[in-house]
Amino acid sequence: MSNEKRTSIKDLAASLGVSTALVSFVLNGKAKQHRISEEMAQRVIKKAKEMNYSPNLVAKNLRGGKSQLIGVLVTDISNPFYSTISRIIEDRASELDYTVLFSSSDEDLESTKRLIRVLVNKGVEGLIVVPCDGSKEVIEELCHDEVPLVLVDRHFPDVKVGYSVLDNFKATELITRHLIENGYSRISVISYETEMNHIKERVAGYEETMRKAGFTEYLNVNRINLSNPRSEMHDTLKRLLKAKTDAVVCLTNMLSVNGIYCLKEMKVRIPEDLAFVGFNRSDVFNLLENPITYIKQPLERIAIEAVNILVDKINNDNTRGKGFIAEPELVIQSSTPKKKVLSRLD
Amino acid sequence: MSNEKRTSIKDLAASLGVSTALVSFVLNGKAKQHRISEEMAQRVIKKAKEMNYSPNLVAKNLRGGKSQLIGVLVTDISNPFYSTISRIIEDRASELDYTVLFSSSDEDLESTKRLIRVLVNKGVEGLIVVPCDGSKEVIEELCHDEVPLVLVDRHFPDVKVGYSVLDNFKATELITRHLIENGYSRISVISYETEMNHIKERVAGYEETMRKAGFTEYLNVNRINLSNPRSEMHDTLKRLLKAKTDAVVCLTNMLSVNGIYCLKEMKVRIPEDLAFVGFNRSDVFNLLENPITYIKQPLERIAIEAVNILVDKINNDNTRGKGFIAEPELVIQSSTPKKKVLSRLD
DNA sequence: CAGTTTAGCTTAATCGTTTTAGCTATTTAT
DNA sequence: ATAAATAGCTAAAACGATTAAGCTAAACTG
Repeated sequence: MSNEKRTSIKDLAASLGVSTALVSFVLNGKAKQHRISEEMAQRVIKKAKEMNYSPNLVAKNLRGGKSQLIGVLVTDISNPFYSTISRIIEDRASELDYTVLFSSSDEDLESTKRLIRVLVNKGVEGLIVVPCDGSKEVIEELCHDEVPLVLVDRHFPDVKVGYSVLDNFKATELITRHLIENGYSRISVISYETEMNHIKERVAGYEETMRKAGFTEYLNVNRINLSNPRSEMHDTLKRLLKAKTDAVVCLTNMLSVNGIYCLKEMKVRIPEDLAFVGFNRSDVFNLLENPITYIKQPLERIAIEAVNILVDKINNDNTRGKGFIAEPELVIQSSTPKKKVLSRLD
Repeated sequence: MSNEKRTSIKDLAASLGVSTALVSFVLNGKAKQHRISEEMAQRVIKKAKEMNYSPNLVAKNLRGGKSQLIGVLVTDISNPFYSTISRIIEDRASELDYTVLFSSSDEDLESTKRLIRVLVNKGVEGLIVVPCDGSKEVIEELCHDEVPLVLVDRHFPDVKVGYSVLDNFKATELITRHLIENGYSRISVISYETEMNHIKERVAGYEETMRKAGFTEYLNVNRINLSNPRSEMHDTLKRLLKAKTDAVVCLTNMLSVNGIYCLKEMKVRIPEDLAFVGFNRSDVFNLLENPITYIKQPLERIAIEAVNILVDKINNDNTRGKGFIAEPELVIQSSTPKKKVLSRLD
């Protein structure tokens, strides 16, 4: 880090009066293999410390044809959910001697295509991607092109690709069961218009649990158009309240926060007037008079597994389609208390 | 992006029947300078597109010391404040054809040193750093070593280095003036133990404004030890309330959120029992019964200017110590209403 | 028409490593 | 004593780009 240029392997070799090859062998632990004398090896190691040598990564990578770079494409790294994941990815990648390049697609298909190309052109050895709506073909193509790839948060079950995601079905199963056990029955879901599998799974988990409990008649899934979430959320909630909905489950964090804001504006009290369940931790959940019950994702495991799987793929190409499915945790707070009145009789 | 390995400049040269030098000249915009015929230049460019050529960053870096890489070291990229800045830095850098490497120091001096070394080792041409407490020497050394450097969010006024920061003095001046105008006088500040200049400036802005208003007797700055913020915050707030404090100003976002949580636990109402001002936008500020008045930083400008200054420095080494100081904006909400009772008479 | 310019290229060194192939002197085997 | 084996090292190419220096043929000069 000082002003003179860094010690190179050449400097070391010169000052020891040996070849660069010898130095390289020793410092890479291949001394035995190349029959370098024990005494020589010690001298090299000592000198390397003396001269504060550290290998030039760039040269190393050039020679090895390895960039030790991985690309991460999330929808928006300024979103706390993704920035948390990104942070963990960066930490884990760093442990494994990889450097991470980040990009944000803003949920846009064209950006996704472009940014993936940019990352690949920058020489990344693999990609971790949060695929946006409609990106299935792009992802499929990418797999074909033999770029090691791991999807995070969302994935396409019929595409042979690595993934690390939540068990989304189980998440809403947990939520719905909890609500039913606490006496709710007219449970409605607020979702958004999408073809993405993770949302479908969340809907399915809710629907199946409701059916099993014999509440088929109360099944109620509302899909909001994200171009105007606030006003659509308002209308939806109004409608649900009129229809005597017991409890509302929002399927994403953004929907949850929006829902809470709307309910506040509408002077609807949680849980007195309506029980409420959110998705993914958020400061706002805990600051309300009655903190919100929500699904917590094990972000750390999801992110670490994503990196592990990716690096595995980079090293052995035989591991197509490996995946990790994380267990959701239901954090029960006071937005979903036991109902006073029996729900079947109201 | 296809299965075969990437096109190199050699492949291009071979398929055109020319030397690699020619190709390099053309693709680096030095065709004129090296008297390459216009026709030849066009053929090279066309072929490069056809073969989807993109330069190998690693090789470029090794040869020229030009990596088009910049390093960004924030304290924690999963913190929304820094992830927002990071996102904008990434976008702006990308426009200028730079790739960004991110790291998080966790406010730790040793990590700061290590990560800066790692980034420099990875070949970054410049650094954008949020310096942690006690990092002044590290930063000074870095300037000496001729690594282009821009500090963000916090800086050291007596170190000749680029910076892009808020006008912190003005921020608390705005807050304090607003509070005084609304009839508050026993205004207390909650800060934390640090030598960092930005915090000192915030304190100074408060103190000077209070003095000018003749409220020297009410000056009250409380410094919390961050090793145990929650309980210290509790104690501090209790003490302040006993001392009939009118209004509390928290000097960072983390302190603000903590403060709000504590007040909620203590059943202290904002603003009925205590007026409250926070720092940096946060969802929690807007979800309270009475949304919080806070200082908003123009993050976009701060981040963009940081990149601009850095790239400037990378290109002309004569611009040591350039800086940008951003205007704070006071977002006035209902946590600081006009006081009913005259404060001088209570 | 001989000498000088100039246009338009190429050659080859270089960055800091890794690694294959091979060299030399000594030891061992026969 | 001589061939074969081995120990201990080195030479040099390679990774993919950049760039200083030089080369050749055509164009210009007087």
